[in-house]
Amino acid sequence: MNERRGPGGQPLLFLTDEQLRRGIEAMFFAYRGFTADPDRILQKHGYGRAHHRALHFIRRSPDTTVNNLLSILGVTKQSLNRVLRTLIEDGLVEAKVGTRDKRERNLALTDKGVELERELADVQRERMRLAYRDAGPDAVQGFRTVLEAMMDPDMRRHFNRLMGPEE
Amino acid sequence: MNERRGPGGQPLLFLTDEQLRRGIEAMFFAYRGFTADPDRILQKHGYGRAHHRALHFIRRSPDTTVNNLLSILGVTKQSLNRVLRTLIEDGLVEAKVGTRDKRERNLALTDKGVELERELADVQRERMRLAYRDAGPDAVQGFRTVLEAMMDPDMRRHFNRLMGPEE
DNA sequence: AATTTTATGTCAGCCTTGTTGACTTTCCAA
DNA sequence: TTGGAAAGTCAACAAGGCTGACATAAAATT
Repeated sequence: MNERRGPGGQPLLFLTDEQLRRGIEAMFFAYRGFTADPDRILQKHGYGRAHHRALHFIRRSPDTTVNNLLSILGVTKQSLNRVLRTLIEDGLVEAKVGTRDKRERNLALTDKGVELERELADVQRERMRLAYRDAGPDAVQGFRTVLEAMMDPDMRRHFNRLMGPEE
Repeated sequence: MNERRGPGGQPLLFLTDEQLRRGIEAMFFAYRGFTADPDRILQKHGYGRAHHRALHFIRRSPDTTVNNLLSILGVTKQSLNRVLRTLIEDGLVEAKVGTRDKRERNLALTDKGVELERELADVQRERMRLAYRDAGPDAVQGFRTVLEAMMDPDMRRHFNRLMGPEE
């Protein structure tokens, strides 16, 4: 299938609305699976997904500022602030006053924060690892390619910026 | 890369935690893009994602029951009921008393409901279509394979059941 | 026929996590 | 040095999850 080729010699994709709809439903159901394991752990600690996201990206970019986190997460500062406050109160996140600019807060995980983040990341990575294993290497490549193409340009910029020099 | 093979002759995947973490972040950012376009339309009508999901799956399985919808959506009946009630009041969804079993309600979209659902589906499919086009046919196959592997078994059952006989 | 189970709807109340608006503190630049 | 921009905080509200309790009607079982 899909053997016909367009002017540039690239294979044309003849995707029916029905096939596209299945992709949409796949995203819906898969995202549920994607969040299911962390959600269970978070519930035991009395946290929600918003806390998970904060922990994830703080660990990912230590000493990041609140503003940077805001633009990654795409929520209002008031919304993020509430989550950050509880994480700071509970001793999972440390907010140090910025050195250059005292208005800024440099956010970092404490040992306790690292511990919870690792617990969450472990189960989520394991789910991802099993899915990758079942699907095989070629599928993994395609998976990431389509996901990246689905992002808004701003988000794609964040996504690529988060990638370190490794790989 | 990944040329080594395991006992069964299958290529082994050597995925670092870092690579898995990127898959996780790709899911996060891509899901934002996935919902961005419908969210804008929904807001104009005063609805949220919950309404979108209900419209989508009612259109997908016309004359479905409330119970079936509940198990697909994975929310409580109280939560779904609130959404359904507004959709019925606004004349987008029709709930007919079941024929065989009068306890059941058969849910269907009205013309007005079909119209909104189509508007939502159009923009979401367009995003999906462009992503597929950019990524190419092989990537599309891999994308769907990984997503399916990521689902919980219950959700995968729903996912496959929703597929009609076509394709 | 009486009882139990099932499907659905509803009310009340709670929680998380989004939102806007108003405010303070800090910094920087005109 | 002063006015505006940026960072953060507080208050209040809304959407949409949740639980629990209860009502009704229909079906299934005894």
